Amino acid sequence: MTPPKLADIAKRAEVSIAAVSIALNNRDTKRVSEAKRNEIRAIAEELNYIPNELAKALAQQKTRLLGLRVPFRDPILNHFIAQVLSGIQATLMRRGYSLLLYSPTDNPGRSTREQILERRFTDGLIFVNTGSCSTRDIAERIQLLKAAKIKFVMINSYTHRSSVNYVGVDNSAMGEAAVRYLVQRKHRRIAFLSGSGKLPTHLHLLQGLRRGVVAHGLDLPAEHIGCSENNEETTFRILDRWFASKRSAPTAIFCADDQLLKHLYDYVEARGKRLPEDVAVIGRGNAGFNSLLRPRPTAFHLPTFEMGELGAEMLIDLIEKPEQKHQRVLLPFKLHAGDTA
Amino acid sequence: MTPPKLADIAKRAEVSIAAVSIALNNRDTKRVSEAKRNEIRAIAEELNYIPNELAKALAQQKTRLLGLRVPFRDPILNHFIAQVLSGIQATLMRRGYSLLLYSPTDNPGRSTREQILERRFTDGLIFVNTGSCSTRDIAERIQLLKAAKIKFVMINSYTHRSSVNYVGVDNSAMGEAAVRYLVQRKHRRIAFLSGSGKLPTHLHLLQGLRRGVVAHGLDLPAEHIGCSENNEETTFRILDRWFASKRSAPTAIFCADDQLLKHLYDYVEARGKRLPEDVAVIGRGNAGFNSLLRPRPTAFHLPTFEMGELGAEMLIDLIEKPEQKHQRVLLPFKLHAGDTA
DNA sequence: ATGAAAGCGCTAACAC
DNA sequence: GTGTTAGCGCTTTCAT
Repeated sequence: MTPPKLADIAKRAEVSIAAVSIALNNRDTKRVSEAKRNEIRAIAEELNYIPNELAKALAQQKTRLLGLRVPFRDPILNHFIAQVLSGIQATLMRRGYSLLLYSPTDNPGRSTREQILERRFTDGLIFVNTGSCSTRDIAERIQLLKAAKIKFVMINSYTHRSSVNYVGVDNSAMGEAAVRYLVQRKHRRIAFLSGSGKLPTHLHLLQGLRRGVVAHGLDLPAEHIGCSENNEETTFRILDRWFASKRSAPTAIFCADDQLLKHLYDYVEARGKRLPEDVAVIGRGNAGFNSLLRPRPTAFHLPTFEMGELGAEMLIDLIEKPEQKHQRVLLPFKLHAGDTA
Repeated sequence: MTPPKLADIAKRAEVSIAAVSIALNNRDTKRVSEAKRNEIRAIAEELNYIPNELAKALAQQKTRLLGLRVPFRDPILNHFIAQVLSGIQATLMRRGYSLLLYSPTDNPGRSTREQILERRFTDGLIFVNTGSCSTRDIAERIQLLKAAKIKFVMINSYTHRSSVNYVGVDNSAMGEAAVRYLVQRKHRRIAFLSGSGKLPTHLHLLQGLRRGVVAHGLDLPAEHIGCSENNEETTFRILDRWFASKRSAPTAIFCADDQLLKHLYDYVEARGKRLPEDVAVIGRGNAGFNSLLRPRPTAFHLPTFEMGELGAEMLIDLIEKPEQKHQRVLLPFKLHAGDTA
């Protein structure tokens, strides 16, 4: 008993397959007389007909599927991605699309080119750039996508200025704002705790921090820029180094993401330090995550959900509207005062 | 310039389309001579050929796509789902599948039947049951799936005993273990803070708790069973009621999930109580989540990742192995001692 | 070893 | 209004 198809309905209704297709797909059409339409619908209902989306997609050359390529790394699906994903999903539900998830297979058998292969299933691709995507990787990927004429949008952290759809936050402005906030509170030795130095995000934040300190006649010495590679042990080592000398120790730390913030909290707890008495901290990340920590972090909340929502929206526009042009959107961010700075 | 297809390669190589298909899909085949094989592969490479998965799927009647139906509710994609999703993805990567995400559209236009419609894109479906799926909903859904002969697996919280693939934890045993642990620590008035009373999980936990208290000659009065509907305000009201009378207030609370645990922590903070001095707490949920809270919760860590991994594995077996039979697996759980009980 | 041809289930252009 | 026909791009017998 294979599932019923258009032909089955057509036979029962004694009409052509085309008539059935039309009757089923168009609410009010003049192509098929009302009587037949009703009969066809009744039969379809009775047979429990469900259209084969695959065949439909092949014929129409579109699937209403969007692909999301996410790095499933260490905390595998982290807060950040989960939030973005939720935003994407919200848009997709509104606009009648579904989401196909890929993860990069580190499997050497599959070349980069083949990783994009799966796009044959999708009308477009969404990339969420996180810790594991260097500026270089991203540039390469864009090359490939453009060559293959694949529609895509990038969410978070992208540096190049070519014509790609992009949505993120102005990390540079954020870095600057962080310094401003801290300087106002009399901090003069500010350190930057980051994941990897290769990330676009890192670069932008750093750029902003530099602009900020310079504007206030301070500096950001190289030894106060720490890249932990998202490794707790490394983070501890960096912090120990910073606090080794009472004289040069930072009085405030700007922490690039949630994962690091957690490590920082663990460090503080382990070393018996207090926030913000011993060192002030400004975080950057997810609101939900931050709400769990005590003392409550003073932090920039990233508009993750909105990034997903808007990114998906942009991609769908690009797909559906032939002459839609590329957009680059930087969403606003806000500093939420907590108890750590 | 439409993307190259088999026909393009066939023309260039002066062979039939069938030959190209065979040459490209089978590493070492005798169906096509080695010379031709190499030539075909070279041309494919040169043309940057990428197979159209859609056409392939239509012809083979299989997509290597699995559908995941997740309730995108309040904390939209919550910790729990995110973890399960990671586990699923781990298996899929290993076995060469991809994941299609649906969310239930509350859109009245789409009937329940149509929500399953999209299965025409997938070889099977995974359901993760959380707060929004009542026992009743689940039973209905199973009916539909069976009628449509759709392969599926259910992850977490399912009560019925029919032949469905299922992976979860033994919530009943967990409830009992919670009581045992608390009684050992001299607690005699134990309360149960839960989300919704309609959930299979709730029922199983309650069942275990009841068995536990009875075994120790205690009881679990109705007024010490609180269903907060995952609403912070309701949670506060429940807790206020419990603590209104010094005499009857619970000395320990078993908290059914992370979300609630967070509310409980907020309550304790708001009312100036201390954990575990004023009340002991045992949680149940995600390890990562728990690690953020202070004091560290004593809690059962759910094997979320493993549930996803195993669930996906079971589904794929069901799809690929014709005579695979149904399985119902309950994963082991462990109580991690923290500072709250 | 190789190719022709018949699908897979549906859509859409065209003819009547 | 309704049916016919030609795809969509690939796989898979079945002849040769």
